[in-house]
Amino acid sequence: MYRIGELASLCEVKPDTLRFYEKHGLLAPSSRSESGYRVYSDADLSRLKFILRAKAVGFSLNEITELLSIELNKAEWACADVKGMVDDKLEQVSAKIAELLVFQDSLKRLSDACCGGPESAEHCSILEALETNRQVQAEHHAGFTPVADNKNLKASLAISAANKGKSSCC
Amino acid sequence: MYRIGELASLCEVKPDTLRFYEKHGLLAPSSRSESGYRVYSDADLSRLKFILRAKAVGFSLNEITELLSIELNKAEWACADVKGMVDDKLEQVSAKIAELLVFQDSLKRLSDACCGGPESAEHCSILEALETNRQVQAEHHAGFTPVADNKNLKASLAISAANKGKSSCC
DNA sequence: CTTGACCTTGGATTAAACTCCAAGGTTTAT
DNA sequence: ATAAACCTTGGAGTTTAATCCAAGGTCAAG
Ligand SMILES: [Zn+2]
Ligand SMILES: [Zn+2]
Ligand SMILES: [Zn+2]
Ligand SMILES: [Zn+2]
Repeated sequence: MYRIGELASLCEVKPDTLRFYEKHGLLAPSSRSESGYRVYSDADLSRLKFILRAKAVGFSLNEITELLSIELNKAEWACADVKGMVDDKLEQVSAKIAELLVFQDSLKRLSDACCGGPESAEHCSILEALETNRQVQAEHHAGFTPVADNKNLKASLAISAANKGKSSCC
Repeated sequence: MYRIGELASLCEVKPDTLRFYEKHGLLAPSSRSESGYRVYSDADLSRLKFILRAKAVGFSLNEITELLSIELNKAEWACADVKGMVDDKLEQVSAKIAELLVFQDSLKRLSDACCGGPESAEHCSILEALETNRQVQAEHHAGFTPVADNKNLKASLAISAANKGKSSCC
């Protein structure tokens, strides 16, 4: 049995957050002390962990409410329903990744086209590209690395910083 | 040249959104008609597209403002500044991609572990994974083994009889 | 018996990014 | 010429997920 502060620190959230969850029907303490303190059971702890896990995996509180309603009455739902929800989320995430990769690519092109020197940016090719929205040419050799890799990213940045004169705006 | 509604429907946003962007310094129409209507140019359209693309991949409007603000006072910036900003964004994008890939992976594992059939979700491995702390195994084809539950052996057998050979929860 | 840490409530505030509204002015089409 | 469909403005409301505040009640320690 836990008081609100105990449960909160146990799960690394704030008491206010638990009251918020209660107000929104996600998690109510299974009892109250004589003096009115919220008292959470281990089942409540499990439920909170469920909520936090789902949240960590990117579900909104509304979606989690939906998941919890399945949890409460599993027998009335099919695997298809549950899987459908996850697959929807998966599709959203994949779409977002695809968009990010496009954006990463255009930022890379912008970066590569700029000399990065101390000169006035008046003729900076990045700014020119932003103003005119002219696409900066993709570098034939650079290709497009689809996976985030900070080591490679830093290396490539270091390299492009090193050949200032080569691919520059100024 | 576009009026606000034209530009809005062209980019699938609402006129209100464009007024909001204007109020917050992201996109001002390059002129006004005699009667005071906002008139957007193709450059404005391009700028809007940039904004929307950046937004679509998770940049806040503040970040987008920062990125676009370089353009306004070019002379006060050096190429190094501009490029540094772009490179910062690039790093952020890469970090976001990495995060999303992890998320995508865990969703995939959840999805793969579920049969997705019309059976009761009582033993759905997605729900089990959310209920427990156990990670769904990566990659190993039949890796996910549901917790032994002899109580529901009968149901379990019935369901697996209905299953078409997929590695699944049921 | 007082201090301090905890708890209660309702309500206010935050932040981002819209979204809607009222009360009018303008264009366009029939 | 009059309605429909735009546009203008300022301001208020919405959503999500908290977070904070005020005013007070409870509890263990010194
Ligand atoms: Zn430059
Ligand atoms: Zn330069
Ligand atoms: Zn199943
Ligand atoms: Zn399932």
